[in-house]
Amino acid sequence: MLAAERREHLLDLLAREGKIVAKDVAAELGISEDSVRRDLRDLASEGLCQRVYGGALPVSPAVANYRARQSVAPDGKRKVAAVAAGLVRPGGALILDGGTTALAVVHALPRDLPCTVITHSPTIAAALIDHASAEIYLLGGRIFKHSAVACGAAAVEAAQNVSADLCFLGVTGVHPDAGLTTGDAEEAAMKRALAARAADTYVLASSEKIGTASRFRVLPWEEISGLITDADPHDPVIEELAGRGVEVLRAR
Amino acid sequence: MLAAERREHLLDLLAREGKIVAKDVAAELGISEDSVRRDLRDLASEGLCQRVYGGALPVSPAVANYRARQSVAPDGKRKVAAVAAGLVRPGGALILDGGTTALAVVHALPRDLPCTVITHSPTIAAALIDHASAEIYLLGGRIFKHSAVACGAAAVEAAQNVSADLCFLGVTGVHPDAGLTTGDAEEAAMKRALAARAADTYVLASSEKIGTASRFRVLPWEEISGLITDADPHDPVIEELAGRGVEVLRAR
DNA sequence: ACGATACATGCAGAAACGTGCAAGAACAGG
DNA sequence: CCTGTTCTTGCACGTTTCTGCATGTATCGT
Repeated sequence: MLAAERREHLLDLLAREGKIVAKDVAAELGISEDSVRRDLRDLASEGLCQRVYGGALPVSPAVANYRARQSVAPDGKRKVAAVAAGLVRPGGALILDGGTTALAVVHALPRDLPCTVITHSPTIAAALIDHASAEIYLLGGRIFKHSAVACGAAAVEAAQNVSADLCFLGVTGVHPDAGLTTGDAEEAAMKRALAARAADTYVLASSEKIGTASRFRVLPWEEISGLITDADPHDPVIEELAGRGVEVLRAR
Repeated sequence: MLAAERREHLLDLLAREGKIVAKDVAAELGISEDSVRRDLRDLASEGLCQRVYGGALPVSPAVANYRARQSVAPDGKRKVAAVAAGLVRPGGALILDGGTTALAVVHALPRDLPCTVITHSPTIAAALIDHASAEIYLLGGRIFKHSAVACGAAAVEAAQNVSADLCFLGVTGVHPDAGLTTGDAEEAAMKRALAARAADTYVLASSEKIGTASRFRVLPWEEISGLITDADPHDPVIEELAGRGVEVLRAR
């Protein structure tokens, strides 16, 4: 069994059973407890699990997904969100993806801006309740825990019934060759469905996403109107994208 | 059972039931009371619970941190929610209305209960993200700011595609003659649509709702399976309801 | 005031842990 | 193909942590 394979197994186990007992796993896989402990130590140092006496527990979703992800680059996300919010015209309709960057866009929107926001994220919808003059339209469906948004057939179908001027998409990878990518196939399909319903689609990508790629392609470059990022315009990846005709809006 | 897991369990128990009896927990988990006491002592030293003779109580709301804040729902609502949560069977499907009482039900649900929750409230959906083994299905539509839930034609239509074992409805008025009432016509229609999709519908009404009526009728008494309330069973309104054949589940 | 119960403390055995070390596998360079 | 290096893995050893029990004390209800 490969080491990487073993780590996958541990994470899978953690997700399915909610805990890992080092002793049990060692017996199950026929390896020493020392190796399991080493793996768990590594995973914990990457913030992928919480090490406890006897094994490991998942990082608490509330704290990990929200706090940790938010502290990755709060400043970058805020800047990107501010530029995005500036593109929204009074009375316009906006499709908003899920994720912390999209949440930052909500916070960046003027509280009294009259507009329609369409989203498949309950978190985004809940955050918008405070915006008195924003009309909110929620796309329903099965909620994918990983990113806390509605995905799947029902959600895609619901998206077919709406149209908007703008769509803001978050992605996990922005790469010249791989294009826009994300870590889940269902999510990728949902993002495509959303983008297809808006006249203009902008991708929100704070600098740490630039130059990276995830497993599933969301869209090719031709299908988006622009990229909003706080990355240095002289970054080689950004320059290559600009060379390919992608409009880059710089957040600063 | 991992030591850290045990601590999680204690905090969960504290949030759900509002108290911990060391002896009971020791018996339930099959460990010595000494260990439970040690855990409670540690939790208390971190400000996560308040140690009392015989067990522990949640920290007072004023100094409650994130975790304990989940238990600050008014006492009546928490009691009602606890009874409601007890009706949910593992593997069952539940339709959950919006509102603070429904939110209390989410907090009262064991974190590891496998079940399907269908809701039209983005707030409820967001709160359920932490429940690892709960499948969440979100009903989309236009969000009504007043109560922060999806209502209207699209939401009602989305509701037609689901079925569940149970439905928990919140209302603003419970009156022997007026029946179950709420303040908005669209909301009332939505609640009817939800109730129609479940085998059993229970109404959640903390005591301050008893005997009051709002403008719009939700359902007549005949169409609900029961009423869950913390009101005194000798309350004349409750007695009259019982006389009319309404099953009253008392929360205490 | 008194018995019952809960508690803190100390202790001992067991389990888990970290570290250093050596054997073996994987790999790069010659 | 050989060799040196690096990485992984399991084992041994000393240390830390956990847990239940025993003991004496504090607290509660009657």
